[in-house]
Amino acid sequence: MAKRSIAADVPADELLKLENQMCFPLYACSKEVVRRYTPYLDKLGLTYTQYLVMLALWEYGPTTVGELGERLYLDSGTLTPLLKKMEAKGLLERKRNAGDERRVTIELTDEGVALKERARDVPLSMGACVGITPGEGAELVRLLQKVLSNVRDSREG
Amino acid sequence: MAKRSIAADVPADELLKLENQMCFPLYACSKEVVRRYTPYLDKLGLTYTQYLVMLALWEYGPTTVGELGERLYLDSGTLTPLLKKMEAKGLLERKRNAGDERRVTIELTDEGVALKERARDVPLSMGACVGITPGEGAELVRLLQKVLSNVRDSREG
DNA sequence: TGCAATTTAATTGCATACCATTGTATAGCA
DNA sequence: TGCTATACAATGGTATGCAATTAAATTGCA
Repeated sequence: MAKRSIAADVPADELLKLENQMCFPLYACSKEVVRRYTPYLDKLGLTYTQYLVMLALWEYGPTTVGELGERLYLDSGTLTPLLKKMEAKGLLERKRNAGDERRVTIELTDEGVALKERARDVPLSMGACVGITPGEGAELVRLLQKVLSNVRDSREG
Repeated sequence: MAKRSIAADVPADELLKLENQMCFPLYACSKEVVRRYTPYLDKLGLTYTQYLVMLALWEYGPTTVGELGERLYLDSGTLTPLLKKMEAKGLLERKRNAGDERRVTIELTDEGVALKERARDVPLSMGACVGITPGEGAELVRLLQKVLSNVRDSREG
């Protein structure tokens, strides 16, 4: 038995099967779950990404574009037009920071704050249709966060 | 103690925290993993979605747009332009099915088939940077497929 | 102080994704 | 056969996402 990594002995045929990779179930599951949110979020007038922005603002309060992007893993190319649309809808305000003109402060309007109550049911409805036990959910989140953390670390390495 | 679901007793503040939801780690992890593929796929001249199409074609052989979409959870609005680009690059051919003119058959060219060998290293490289054990990987895939299956079922219900 | 390096958003360009609609082709039935 | 319903891919419109670049502001150092 040659001293090789296990993977080196596996033929390309096996390695390249859709089911044998983690990435495809991850990609497909993420898309389908997001899609499943749509009917609930439509009632609130939000897209999925806009919903994430609202979650972050409800939880952490006023922030900057950069902070928001770090938290949600989104860059300014995505956030800037998104935030402008949300501002146009009256959910939040974008203001150049007085102390540091490079920064733009994002702050919810009263309407944006009020939307939180109507959003309350969204996680409950979604929880009902993922159909896994709380224990499984916790394990899934743990594994996802582990992968997320490792993938990010290996980027700078 | 009133007879209510557990969730009904949890305040909106807790329910709506980013970390308390499965959707956000799922969404973020998927995006970051896909992003991490980019440098490897660049060498093959493929985008991530194009890579998925190639995986499906390498594994299952010639197919139709509809079949491909079912397998990859993509619709014709995404696939048609994608496949046209891949055809222009010489990776595959799109032909109207002789027996049923509604269908378009997708088939790899020799060049498309040959690319498989060069793609062999991609799963190995990616496997190295997700940094979880084979056991954890298997559990993660199992849970993702369970959620995927449940989310899809609840759509028609 | 004055200038180079850095930080921060915004912009541009490219590639998905999904929904709804359209147009062509086939199937199924009166 | 002829008409309607269905199936399928393509199209058009909207919304992300990311990389690379730009532009303005601030920092830090000579």
